[in-house]
This record gives sequence, C-alpha cells and structure tokens, in this order.
Amino acid sequence: MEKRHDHAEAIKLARENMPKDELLCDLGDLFKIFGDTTRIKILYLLFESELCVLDMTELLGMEQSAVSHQLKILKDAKLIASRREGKMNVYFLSDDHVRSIIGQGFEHLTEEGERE
Amino acid sequence: MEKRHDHAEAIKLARENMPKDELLCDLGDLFKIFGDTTRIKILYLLFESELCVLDMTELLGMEQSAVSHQLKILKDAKLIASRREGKMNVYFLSDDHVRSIIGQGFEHLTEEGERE
DNA sequence: ATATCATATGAACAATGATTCATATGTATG
DNA sequence: CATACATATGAATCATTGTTCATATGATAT
Repeated sequence: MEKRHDHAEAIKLARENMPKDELLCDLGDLFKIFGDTTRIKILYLLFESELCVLDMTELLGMEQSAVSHQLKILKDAKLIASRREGKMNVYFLSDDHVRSIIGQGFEHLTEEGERE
Repeated sequence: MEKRHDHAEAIKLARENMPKDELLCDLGDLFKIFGDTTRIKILYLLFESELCVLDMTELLGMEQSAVSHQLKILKDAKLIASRREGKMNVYFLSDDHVRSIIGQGFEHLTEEGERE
C-alpha cells in the first residue's frame, strides 16, 4: 500500500522554514489590529482624507473616547500618524501597507463569494 | 488665517467611500483569524507541505485538541482545506491569499524595523 | 464486534480586549 | 488667568476568545 503522506519529510520541511517566535508574535499582533471593525473603519476613513478626531467620532457615531483609544492603538503600530493643527490632532495613514493588507483581505472575501 | 483642515470636505469624501457594514465586519473577522500566533504558525507550517494533525501537534508542541480547534477556525474561513487519508486528516492551504496577506504584514514589520 | 489510532467537539476557565465613564492634558481666546 | 474646546488616558466593566479537560466520532485492523 502506497504511503501518500510522508510525515518525516513534511515535518522536516515545515520545521526548517519556520520563522523565529518573535516575528510570528509580531505578525499576530499586527493582524490583531486589523481584526476589529472599528479600526478597519477608521483606516477606511483615512483612505480618502486626513481627519481629526471629532470628524471620525461623527462619522463612526461613537464616543470620542472610544475613537481616541483605537487611534492610539493604530498609531502605536505605526499604521497611522498625526500632526497638530491648532487645537486639533489630524490623523492620516502612515504608509501604503495598510491599503495592500486590507486589499488582500478584500480579495480573499470577494473571490470566496464568487466561487459559491 | 488659512484653514488647513477642511472638515466638511474631508467628512464628505470619507463617508462616500465607506463600504457596507457587513463587508467591514467580514474583513475584521478575516484579520482576526490572522491575529493569533498559533494560527499564524499553522499557516506557516502549511507553506511548505501538507500536514496531518499529529504532525502539527508535534511541530507546535501543543495539545492535539488545541490544534484541532484552531484548524477548524482556519477551515471555516476557507484559509485551509483538508482531505482524508485513511485515519488521518491532511491539511493544506486552500489558496494563495494567505501567502500574500502574511507577506504584506511581514513587509510592514521589516520596513518599520529598517527605518529606526 | 472490539480495540486502537487519529481527529473533532462541547463545556469550563482564564486571559485579553473594546467600550464607557470620569477626568486629565493641551491649546487657543477673551 | 480663566474659560472653552479638542483630545488623551486611567479604571471598571462586559464580551470575546484560546486553551484545557473530558468525551465523542470516524477509520482501520484483528
């Protein structure tokens, strides 16, 4: 009887190419940030234009405090950045990876849909 | 004094391009799946070769039950698929979006690192 | 059939995390 | 300096979620 799945070989290959635990942890932490609807919404908002906190609070229909908390998380992850403008803090995307990552997720979802 | 941040215009632009809530939710749910080290590890393992549950249990040094639970989550999200081979269930990546998404996350992390 | 191997699954528990409330910081203006 | 405006932050709460334990299902061989 032919053996189709070769445990030893598969395990060897998989083990050799496993990145360090720290990187895997960082990756998880990064994606965790995208794993929340509020934060996804904020990022989408910033796709189009810079926004101050009150703008976002209004657009999201949420409490100002909740928005600020999420902005901090996004900023700590360097996904967004901000600058002062008088009394306001204006937020904007800090690089294009955000668009790429969300774009890939979007593709996965829509192609799944088509197949069914 | 020149007004640098135009609230009305920014809000209008942002609101027009906001996808439906359902999509935003689905996106969040998808990324939530990548937001766990165990699942990231499993996906990385499957980058190289198909694996049965016991292979992964050994490679991850985790309980079989924990691995199975995570496999179910990945399978429900159509990120992986499986086939029977005798007593075993052999798992494999179901499409290349997994590689792209993780790749983008990886890039964000490493480029951040370089800049500092 | 029964014993065994491989995997799946349900319930319980502990940890994590998003939101709210209350309050503090920072900035302009009278 | 006092007041109002814009934002940030700490503590508390409620919900979500990963893991474990115990057990169920499914497949093979004797």
